[in-house]
Amino acid sequence: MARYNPKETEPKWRKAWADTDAFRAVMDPSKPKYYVLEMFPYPSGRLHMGHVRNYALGDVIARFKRARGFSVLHPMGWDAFGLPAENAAMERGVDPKGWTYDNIARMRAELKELGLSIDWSREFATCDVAYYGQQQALFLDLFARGLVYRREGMVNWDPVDMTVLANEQVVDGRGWRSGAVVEKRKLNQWFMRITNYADQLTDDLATLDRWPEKVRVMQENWIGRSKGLTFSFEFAGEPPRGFDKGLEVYTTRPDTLFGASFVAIAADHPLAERVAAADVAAQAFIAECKKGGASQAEIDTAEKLGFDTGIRVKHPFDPSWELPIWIANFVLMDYGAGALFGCPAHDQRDLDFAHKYKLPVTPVVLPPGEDPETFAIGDEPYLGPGTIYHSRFLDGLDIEAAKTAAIARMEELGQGQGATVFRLRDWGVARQRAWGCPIPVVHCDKDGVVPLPRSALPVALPDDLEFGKPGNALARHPTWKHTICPRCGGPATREVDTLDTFVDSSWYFARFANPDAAEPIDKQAADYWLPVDQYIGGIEHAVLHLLYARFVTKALADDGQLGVREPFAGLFTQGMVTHETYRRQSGEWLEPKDVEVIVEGKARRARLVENGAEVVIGDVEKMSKSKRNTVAPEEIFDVYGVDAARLFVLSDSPPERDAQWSNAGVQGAWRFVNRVWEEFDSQPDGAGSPTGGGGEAAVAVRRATHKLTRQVTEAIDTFRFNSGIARLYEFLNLLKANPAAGASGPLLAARHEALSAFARLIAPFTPHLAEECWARVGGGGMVAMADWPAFDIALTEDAVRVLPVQVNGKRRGEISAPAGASAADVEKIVLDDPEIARRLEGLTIRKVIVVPDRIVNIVAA
RNA sequence: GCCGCGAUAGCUCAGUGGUAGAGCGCAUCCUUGGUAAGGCUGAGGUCCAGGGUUCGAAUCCCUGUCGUGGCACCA
Repeated sequence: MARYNPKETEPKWRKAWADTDAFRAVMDPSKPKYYVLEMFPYPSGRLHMGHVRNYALGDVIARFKRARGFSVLHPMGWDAFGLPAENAAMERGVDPKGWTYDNIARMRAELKELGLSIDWSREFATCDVAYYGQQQALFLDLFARGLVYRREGMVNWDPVDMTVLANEQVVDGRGWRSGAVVEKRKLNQWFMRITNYADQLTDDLATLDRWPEKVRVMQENWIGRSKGLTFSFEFAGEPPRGFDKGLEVYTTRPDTLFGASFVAIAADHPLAERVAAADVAAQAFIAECKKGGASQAEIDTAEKLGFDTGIRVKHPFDPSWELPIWIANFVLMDYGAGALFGCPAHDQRDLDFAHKYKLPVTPVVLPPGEDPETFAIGDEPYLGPGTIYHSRFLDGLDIEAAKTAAIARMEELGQGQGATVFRLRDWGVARQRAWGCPIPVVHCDKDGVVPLPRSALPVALPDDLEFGKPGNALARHPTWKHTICPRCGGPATREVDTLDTFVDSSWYFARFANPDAAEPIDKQAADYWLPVDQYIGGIEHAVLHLLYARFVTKALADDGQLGVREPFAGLFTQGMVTHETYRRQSGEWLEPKDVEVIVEGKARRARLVENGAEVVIGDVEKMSKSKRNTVAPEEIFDVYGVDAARLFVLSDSPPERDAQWSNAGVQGAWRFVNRVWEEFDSQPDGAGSPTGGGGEAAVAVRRATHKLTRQVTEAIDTFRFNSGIARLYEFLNLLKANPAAGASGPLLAARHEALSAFARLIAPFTPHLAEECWARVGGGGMVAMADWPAFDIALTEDAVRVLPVQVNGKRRGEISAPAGASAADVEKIVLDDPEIARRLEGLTIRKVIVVPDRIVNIVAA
């Protein structure tokens, strides 16, 4: 009896897969296609457990779909541009390109060790000239369509990474990578017109029925579509210069127009600036507003402050009614019109403001059941439903009807119109960094900004960048930027900004359809493979990458380069890998491998392996270098094998939840691997003889096999991998209870069938072990190529059902009935049962409820 | 403030109207020529709390508590 030895077995099968080119994706029109993709990794140089989980999840799907007869595309690439390479260059004097490709080589080797069923022939890195040169072509196409533009604007400046960031990359006022407080700067910037697609990006979320609800909600919130009314106030008296058309405001509550008591404008509104030009006090107030911090804590605690400009406007529905214009610190210039009308009775901010400056509070929505004579607003505005009152022609309407009526009247008056406003801003895509895709334009003194012709592509990065000091090494390069203008032939300088790395990841999935194509996207191949049927990655990209990729897909579809309008038909967001944290008494973090955990009854304590010193067990947290609670995948592979590691990360929790890594857990998985092998190894060669005695056990094993096949199939289909694995564990226990030793012919035959199915069922999870097992039971070829086992649905259901019998909802006994027995038949069996009859003595039966094959309840009194 | 998610055995989690479950861990015992072990048996649950609907609620509804994610002076 040979012990299972992953160190020999696993490399052997990986070589067999590679030698036979087993996972090459083929466009086969006779088969349905399936494109499974995990978010491609940044080549940091080290594989971590999060990667193991991410790629193991995708591999389960890829192997399963292949066995189910799909033509599968499962590629891998590298999101290889970005700051870490530049930081390494600055800190260690290495070349970012060399550093990156070295990391890729190391991580590729580690990933290959995972035994993933990937078509490695399609591999590319975004820093390959062959890739970013094509991306430059796409940039020019989008530029030609007017979807890329350059303008001066306020941008987010990260002072540590020394680059501009997109709005999506600023979290709580800080840079998403550096954590530095972001400054506002006015710069000439490249933008992509994502706002052109704001409506589609919102509407099409409804078609993404295989996306998590949570992600769709997050994108919807981020885009922030709101429907309302834009209208202009006429000034009472002479309009200020430049405001002949009145003062424009935006509102989502036109139904509350008769509750207006003031108009407020942002401190940087043009009207505020005009007022300040002639008023020192206004100037001081505006300066005060601009000092306010942008962090959340400051915003939350900031008092509502205002400055009365003295200017008055007329109410749009009653020219005799005048409202004051205030400059207010809570009004944002870049949302809506940068101005609003305040209705204190039905808005918290407006109410706070009105209380502070003694402005009128007039309720115009009457809550149901309230008396219009006595209803009043205290410290809380009324935001609920009700009937409009105090509102002349809107009186008596509900809120929605009043909104419609107010918009209609405003449009009649020619003073405004229904409008849709978005929170989403255009995507700033230029970065002042050298390790990125150069923007293929030049600046010419005569012709201004000139896009390069396609024939001038690729614009390759120079190989001799100097990273000794901070800032953009590309701008510093002595010769690279000097070129000639393609239009006039005169001297010109290249754009030294590069593209946001999120541009790189916004179309890579389409490049995988044919990574060698002469054009950016091979339309025919993309039409076959796209959309990605199952995309898998972390939730942290819910609004960043996933929104940009959706936008670029739509833009390229409109340009005729893609045939789909959504890149990812199915999205799965997996949880993180976590681990307990450990610290010395002194507070210093400790690595798990230096700590020994001791279980004493229900209590656990820990000590240092080295000297037995007491260790404090902390919270379970995401594996991170800073907390030192990481476990290196290669060390686990070395001890337990790749399959055990894969099995454990897949079995521990549902894939969308966090998975807690523990040594005990991986040991459990490792034991399972060994027990599986023993079971196969103990089975004699051959298929067994179906004749002879001992039929009962054989039938039980057969039924269990078919039931298991059904359960595992359904579990994988619904992403409940952990529960599929739990069923495999249970089934192995059943096989052990019906061992090969001393088994009858029929049982051996049933066991053979069971093992043959079992080898294929574990293949998505533990592919190396599955190959070894498949070979042991004489399966033909490799299990990686084998068909998924079929199940006989009749065998998955028991012929005789045991039904519990309740009396008045309390369990009082059970009966046996044939599966599918009618309610009348079951009722007869129940009433004939002496035990049940005893329970019913002295009671009158009111009703008998029979749920076929499930349960019986007798209502009696 | 707005929109979500979660709470079931010591741990990680299934179960979503119908008999409370799995894996790991734990305990007892057996084996010690599968030995960085293997096996038998077992203990362990107020299904977060309260109310409602129902013949019947862990499951559906309401309220609350705790934990957690996203958005947010967004008009």
